[in-house]
Amino acid sequence: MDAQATEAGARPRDREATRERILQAARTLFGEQGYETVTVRMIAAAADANVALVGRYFGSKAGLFAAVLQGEPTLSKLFEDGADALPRRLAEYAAERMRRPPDNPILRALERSAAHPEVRSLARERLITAVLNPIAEQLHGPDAQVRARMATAVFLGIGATRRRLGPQDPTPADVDRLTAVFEACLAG
Amino acid sequence: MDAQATEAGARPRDREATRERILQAARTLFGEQGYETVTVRMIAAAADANVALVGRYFGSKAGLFAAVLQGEPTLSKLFEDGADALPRRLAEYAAERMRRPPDNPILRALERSAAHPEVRSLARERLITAVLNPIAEQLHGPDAQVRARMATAVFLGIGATRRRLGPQDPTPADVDRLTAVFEACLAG
DNA sequence: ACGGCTAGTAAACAGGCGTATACTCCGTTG
DNA sequence: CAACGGAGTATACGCCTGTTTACTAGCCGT
Repeated sequence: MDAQATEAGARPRDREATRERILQAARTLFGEQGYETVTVRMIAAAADANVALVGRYFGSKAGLFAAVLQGEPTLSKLFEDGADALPRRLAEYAAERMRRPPDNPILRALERSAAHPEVRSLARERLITAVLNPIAEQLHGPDAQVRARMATAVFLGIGATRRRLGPQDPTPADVDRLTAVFEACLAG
Repeated sequence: MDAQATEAGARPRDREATRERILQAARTLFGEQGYETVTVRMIAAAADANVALVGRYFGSKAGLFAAVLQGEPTLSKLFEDGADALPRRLAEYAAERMRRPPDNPILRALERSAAHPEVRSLARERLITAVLNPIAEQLHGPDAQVRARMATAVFLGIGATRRRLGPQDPTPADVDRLTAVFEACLAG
């Protein structure tokens, strides 16, 4: 009945592998449920590891969250093909976010506001570097920051709505609408 | 040092007045900080009342939250002047939400996702009846629900962004942009 | 084969939470 | 004037949180 007994045999001792299991479990759970809701005990159970190891390997719950954020890739694929079709690419991504949570937990975690100030600043910084700034860099003309911010708002809002009202399958017309929305956001 | 000593003299015993103080304190705190972050002890302290009275008058923390939601007016002013200028009115309201939180705590509370399932459903229902449906009712043509949902998403996103990145003074150009955004959302 | 390093464990800690209970004290009424 | 009902109080309960401590036990170099 102990932590290791869920799998048949005992696991070999492997600091790095255990650390990785915890990190992966945290990735999934934080992404699904946000920072506050998830407890370190839930993470430890999902990782099939002991609670104390979370503290040992990541210092604290917030440290673990930071490690999760740091390990996540950015959305760079959305931005590497130039600014012309950017609204369309954003719209396609956003449409996918109407249907289901991101595979990439970064946005899942960032979607949920973290009340803890420490985590709030982490999430804030990550939102800026991973979403806001990449969009702003694609823009020309004045107010690039403001326009990027509005597009970011739509991103956050789509996720927030899906979480509150449930997923929704976007039609092709919805993608067109979203494209127009992002064009309106980003228009100089 | 007891609860009543913060004001100079003793307060007359008044069930209704105390209930109202608690309700008002909850309104403010829930609006500012969301459901989970606020504790019943914080509310009781702000209302200058005893913790147990929260339970006595509202049954539970969730019951108090429900009472707060129920007492809040809807956004009906936004919708009573017909659908023509609806995008513009929504844009002006959203622009105000870029600058500062709503005076009306209903959206402030709804902006924050409540992890507690009980409160989640309360917030969900309120979002539908107070925002989504009034918008949908103004729309003609197919997909009214979907289009209203997209506008709702922008609403939520604006608030989420302000909370994460701080307030921002919208320029007239921003209001125009937001108008275009809502037009794109609501376009049949 | 056997210490020693260390991954992993179990348990407890301190504190906060929502809630419930037993009580005091005041205003009103018979 | 005495007694009763109820507003308000103080406190404890049980639970759960993140974190830490003391311990066990397996791997590895010698």
